[in-house]
Amino acid sequence: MEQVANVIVDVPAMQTNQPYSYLIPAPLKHTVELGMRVAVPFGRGNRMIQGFVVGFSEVDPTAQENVQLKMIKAVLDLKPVLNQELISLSAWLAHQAYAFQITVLQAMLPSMFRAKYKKYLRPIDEINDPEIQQLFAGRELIEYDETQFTPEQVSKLTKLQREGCLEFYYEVNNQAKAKTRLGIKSLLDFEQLEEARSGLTKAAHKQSGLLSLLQTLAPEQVVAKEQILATYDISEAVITTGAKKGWLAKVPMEIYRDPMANYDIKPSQALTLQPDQQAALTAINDAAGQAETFLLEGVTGSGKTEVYLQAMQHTLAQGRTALMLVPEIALTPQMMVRVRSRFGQQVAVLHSGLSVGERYDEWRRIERGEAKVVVGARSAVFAPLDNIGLIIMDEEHETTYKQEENPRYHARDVAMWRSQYYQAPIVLGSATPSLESRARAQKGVYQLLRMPKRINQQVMPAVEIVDMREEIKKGPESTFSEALLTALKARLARGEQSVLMLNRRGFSSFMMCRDCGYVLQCPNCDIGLTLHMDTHSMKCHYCGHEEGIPKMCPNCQSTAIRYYGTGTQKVEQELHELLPEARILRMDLDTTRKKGAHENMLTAFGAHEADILLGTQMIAKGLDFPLVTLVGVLNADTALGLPDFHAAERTFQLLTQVAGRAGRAELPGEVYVQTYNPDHYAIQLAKAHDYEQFYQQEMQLRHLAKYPPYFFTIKLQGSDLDERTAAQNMSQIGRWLKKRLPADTIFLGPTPRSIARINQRYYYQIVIKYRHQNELDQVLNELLERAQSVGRNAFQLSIDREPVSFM
DNA sequence: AGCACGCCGACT
DNA sequence: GTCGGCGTGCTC
Repeated sequence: MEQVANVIVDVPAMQTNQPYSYLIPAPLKHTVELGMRVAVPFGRGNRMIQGFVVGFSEVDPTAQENVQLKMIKAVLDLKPVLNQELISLSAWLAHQAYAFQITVLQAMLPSMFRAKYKKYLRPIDEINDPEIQQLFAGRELIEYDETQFTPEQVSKLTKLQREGCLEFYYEVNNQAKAKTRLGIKSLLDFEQLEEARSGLTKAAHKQSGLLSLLQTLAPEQVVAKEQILATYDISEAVITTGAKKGWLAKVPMEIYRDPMANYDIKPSQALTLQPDQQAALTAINDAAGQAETFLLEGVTGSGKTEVYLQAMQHTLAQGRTALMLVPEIALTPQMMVRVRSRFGQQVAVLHSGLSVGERYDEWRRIERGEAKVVVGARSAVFAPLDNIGLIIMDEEHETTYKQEENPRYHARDVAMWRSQYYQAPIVLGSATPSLESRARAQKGVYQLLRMPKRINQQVMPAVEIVDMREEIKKGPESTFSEALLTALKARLARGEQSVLMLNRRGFSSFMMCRDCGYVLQCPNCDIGLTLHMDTHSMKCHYCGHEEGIPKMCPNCQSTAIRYYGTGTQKVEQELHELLPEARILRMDLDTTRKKGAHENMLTAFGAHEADILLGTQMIAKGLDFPLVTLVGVLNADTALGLPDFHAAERTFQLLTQVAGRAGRAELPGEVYVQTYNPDHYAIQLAKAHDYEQFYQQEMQLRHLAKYPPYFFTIKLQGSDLDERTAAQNMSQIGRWLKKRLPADTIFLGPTPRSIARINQRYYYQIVIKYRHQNELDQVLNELLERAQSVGRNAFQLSIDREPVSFM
């Protein structure tokens, strides 16, 4: 019997979604460990690819089915990048998210662990063709890049390869590299130092200083060269002399790229808790060591963060680690700063704003156990923490926790799995919990902790609902109601700040011809193009297609073509005209694309460099500015019109969240909500700050319409270049599923997607509503296997569990 | 995914 | 008759 490694290979396809067995060459017998990355030959061409060792098994190497086993070529890691927990998690998640295990593994690790592949050509026999000889120019190996050669050369090369004169040589390049800096290490013991000192002339003060410094170092201690230059009166030249004389050695020193290096963080102490907070904290602390789920329902300003911090403190004190998830940390540096100020260097942060290198370094600090607390966005749920004692998920209702690409996982599901694995409590916190979570708390599956009061006796801001239908009657169409404009002017006069939110980026700024009604469309997708004033172009939000602004209608050649709708840019313009003296800061995807732009803008606004902050949804999250006393929502109902059962829930959450931005300090806050649906319950209950009432009412509707949390949902999406193929295949899939799923399963569709064509492909979808988990996973995984895509252009199927959007 | 093998049309 | 076009199927 011989040990073989079970390897998940880097080929994201249904057919290869299984471990492959590889022999371990003798010299690597003790090197290969579970969870390491390896380079293995794969396929008939034996191209070299990366794989993950997910297990070992004993096989008889002489048995018929094992004689063709190939051997691991190389080990890519010094120590494993995955442990047993993460391997088990990846297998489970692949199944439950209908994804390939390799896709899950890639999603769990920093992108630096992704392999870079290179293909080379190597002559192994005499080549007579002068053109090809010239290509090699005497070299033993040349990089093979198909785009670099003419088609004639490519065919010559493949022919030579078939004749055995040439071979392809593959390489897997590991890009995971630590950043290093030059360090200094003493080579002398005490006596040698004394000896060296006595050999110096009296004038050599600097060299003598260097020797004194070396004397203070412990054996093998490495000091950064920069640090020596900065703190001691020793120059580069003296160090070089020291190295020449053999006193010291220059050694590379691994350093971490610290994403929070530019923040001024002062240590903070635990604050005194209100009775509600204390009760919540006690409940969480008492659950230590148990996989208990808490739903912490606390209004904005009730002090949820302080409860999190003190619960984490308790966990750390017990020698366990803590994981804290936040919607998108780059948007809320304030949260990172708060955690860091409480726990210092043992905090690692993981979010999309980090550079590839910073992310890798933070990951290693966690993996090495140097960071005991992790704060991060969605993918931080895979942080390689060991011995997790507490998981916190702030703003648990946020949709950013669901990944919209493969693997389509929800961070909450992963967090629950890890909570079970480590027997650690998990806290889901929100002012407006998702209906799913709130319902589970109702049933007693989760323990409900409520904090209905704001700390410091602050009152909730007054919410004014402005009926825009009335505004239209009053006069010319404007984005701003009289009431909101008056309120804005009042803040300007008092030197206070305002925040204005516009639902959705570039919200329907489309070009329409006044004469024939033609709307400028994307040539690849069935959707109107959106006007972007900053680049003076029309863009498609789905495929990225971009073209110039037309001066003439492409349909009827009329020049009466103009744009309609409201985008942040247009609102900014309008605001400039209405309030020329106001300093306006516009924040949307277009102005914050650059790294750090978001933060800089918030800092500027915090320093009162602007009077009005105008932005999209992104400004709703966790901002705290004492001077902000007015929040305006320009169009509260854009989401209400969407054909999605989440519409009311999302609107309620958004309004509650922005309303919380007003008056969090001494100054009382006011909120203006402009809407065409002033009587809608989501808007009325947001005004009343009444989540519980909203929950009751929305649950009734969900019950009647058979939607979550009463039913589970799955969205199946099929696409094809040919519309009929897409439709037919989806119908067939629908029939196939109906035969296999319980009779109380509800099928909606297949219907064309609301935007039926994206990037030349036609989309059809089926939504399944079901009550029982049972066989569904099995049946859908089987479906995925049967409907596996054959090539890029063929029919493709994707399965999305509990989709965030039904569009 | 990417590579080899295999079966059909347009060339020397 | 062969070269090379792409469609099909397999990868420890």
